[in-house]
Amino acid sequence: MALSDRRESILQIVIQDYIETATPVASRHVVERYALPTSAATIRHEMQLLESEGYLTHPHTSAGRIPSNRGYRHFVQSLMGHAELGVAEQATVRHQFFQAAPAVDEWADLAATVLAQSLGLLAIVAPPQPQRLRVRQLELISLNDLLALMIVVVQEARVIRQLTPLPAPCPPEQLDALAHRLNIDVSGQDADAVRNFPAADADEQAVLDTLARVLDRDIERSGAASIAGLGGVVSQPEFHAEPERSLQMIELVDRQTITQFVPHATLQAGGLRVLIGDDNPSDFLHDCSLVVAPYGAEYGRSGYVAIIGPTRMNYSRSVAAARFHSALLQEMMDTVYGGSA
Amino acid sequence: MALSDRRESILQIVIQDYIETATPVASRHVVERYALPTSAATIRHEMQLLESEGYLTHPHTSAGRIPSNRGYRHFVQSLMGHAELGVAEQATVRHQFFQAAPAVDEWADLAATVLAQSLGLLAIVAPPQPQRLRVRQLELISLNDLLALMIVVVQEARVIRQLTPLPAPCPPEQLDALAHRLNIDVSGQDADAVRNFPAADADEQAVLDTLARVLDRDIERSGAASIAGLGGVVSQPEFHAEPERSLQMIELVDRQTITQFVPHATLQAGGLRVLIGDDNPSDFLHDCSLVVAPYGAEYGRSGYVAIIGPTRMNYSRSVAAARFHSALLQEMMDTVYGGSA
DNA sequence: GTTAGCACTCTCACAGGGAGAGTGCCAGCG
DNA sequence: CGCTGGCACTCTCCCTGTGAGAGTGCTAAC
Repeated sequence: MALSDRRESILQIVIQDYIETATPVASRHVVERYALPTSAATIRHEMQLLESEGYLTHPHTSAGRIPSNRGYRHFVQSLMGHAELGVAEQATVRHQFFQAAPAVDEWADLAATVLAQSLGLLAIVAPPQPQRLRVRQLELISLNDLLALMIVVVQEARVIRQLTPLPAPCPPEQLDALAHRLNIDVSGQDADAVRNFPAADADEQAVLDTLARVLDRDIERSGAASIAGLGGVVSQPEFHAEPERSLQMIELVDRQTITQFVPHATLQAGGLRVLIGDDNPSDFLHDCSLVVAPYGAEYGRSGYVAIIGPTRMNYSRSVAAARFHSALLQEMMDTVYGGSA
Repeated sequence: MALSDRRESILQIVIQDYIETATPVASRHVVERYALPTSAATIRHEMQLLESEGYLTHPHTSAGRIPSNRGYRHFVQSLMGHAELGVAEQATVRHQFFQAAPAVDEWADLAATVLAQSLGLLAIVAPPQPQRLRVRQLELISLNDLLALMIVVVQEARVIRQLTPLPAPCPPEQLDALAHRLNIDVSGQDADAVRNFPAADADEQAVLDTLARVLDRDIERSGAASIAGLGGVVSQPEFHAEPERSLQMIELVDRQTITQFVPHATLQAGGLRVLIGDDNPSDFLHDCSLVVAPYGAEYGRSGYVAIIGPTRMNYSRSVAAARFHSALLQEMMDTVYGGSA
């Protein structure tokens, strides 16, 4: 059933006002602040209808109206429009990204920090998780005769460091030669290929073993998401009132387990999702909303940018910011690692 | 003035009981729980004396006694003895460390997590910060004609990655040659030397500029400490009562600014310090205590292991844990990087 | 359809009071 | 002279009640 124009704009006013003030909005407040050409009683009547249709509720008899989950959903789908971040803000963020070290983890850290800062909500940014890692370039640096530092640049946007022991003493020049030799062979290969590669001597074998092991290990490790904005989100009035919820949130962030609530498995490339209140599968987030935008699907299991906050979050800004950052991360990855993906 | 034996053991009982229960300890509670051969009135009398000497206070007339900062200090210096971590716990932690990747940052993460977990307090672990970085090896990887990925291996156990723009188009083979040429020149040099190096052409100049900038920048960045245990510390009853203090703590951790409260500048190699209450220079920590143990002084500006919690922390366990972890980190660094420092 | 008026309900803040906990002090005892 | 039992005193905590304020729901009139 469609809402009348006036009722729709009242719904929009109530939601935007509540998002801003975090207090139930009263009929009189609406007519005064927004200079409507009707009386408070009329607004009350319309609000009653909106409530009977499930878009609004009120916490108790003598309180103003607050949006229901259904109200928020309608707002996100039909009312809020399609905002974008300001040009100046976009430029600032872009600049920061190009200043940063060109590593996916660093970008994730940076994106999480910037998002958290600008929204005052919890931001989680996970880098894409490659299915397999393929060597792009291999360097060996002699620490001493029996120990070398291995540096592997992989095609999947990552640099790995690992110590590798050498069974036989190997002076620096010889090690250089070894690296040069192996580079030709292993370039573009994944762990399995490296493992099956015939080694010429014991040193080569040791290096190949370490390399294969490290390629496997780093796949696991690369899932680590960056989280920022805990301070902002627990400062939100909804958490202020319930200390035990704050504590749960803090624990979840401290142990990084909050990431399990992001439905990354069901994301479509390029698709942005907004989960409002009980859309969230987890009980813990039943009073929260989550905005998630995937990126980098072509680099393995998709990475994502997620925003978590109370259902009374600024959806317009959150969606715009999530969209912008996921696109930017995609662009960064394509620029730096795209040529070889 | 020396305390009588009995008064001293009453002080010890009060402090240990308060550390355990977090509630002011009453005279009757002491005689009952610890089966003392005296009456509550006697204990009360002794407590009055301890209070007049400044070792105890009580929050209001009809409350039991709590230790004052002076009481805690006396406890730490004379009463608590010198505990060590259990053998089994030591073995478990050692095992975890030798499983981890051989990178200082990883160790710091691990140590912070383990400490926070086992103490229920905030743990901060900072890796040693080198005074200057010297190039060991430089690699340039062509991303496209105008953009290269620079990888710098520095002698101080660190790998830096950075994007560098190229003013003139430069195909991969040419870039390789450039890297090879520069490598001979910059190997062993620090930022200042690199900056003063005469460049042969515009590309070389651009690379050298980026390199010098990056060497400087990474010194700052390498201080990044690992922090864990926020959940544990704000669950402590002293924070539970004061939400705005919790919020401050959360903000400080979220923005990593809590590290500025660790007095790392004044640390002696091998020396462990315990700052109790207003020993702390910062107002924010006036109701907290801090245990800090340095390590790795020979690798630059000393790293440290720090524990932060309410003054009512378990000093014995905290000191033992901090001491153990700093020694372990020292040992790990010596094993892996000792040869080349 | 809109509006003014009014009764009703619920929250919030504050004050008062009783129970409980623990001390401080005093007088008496070994 | 140190130790102890007893008792009055004080302070917190929790519960209750009350009054003001806010905002709605309803009704009757325009």
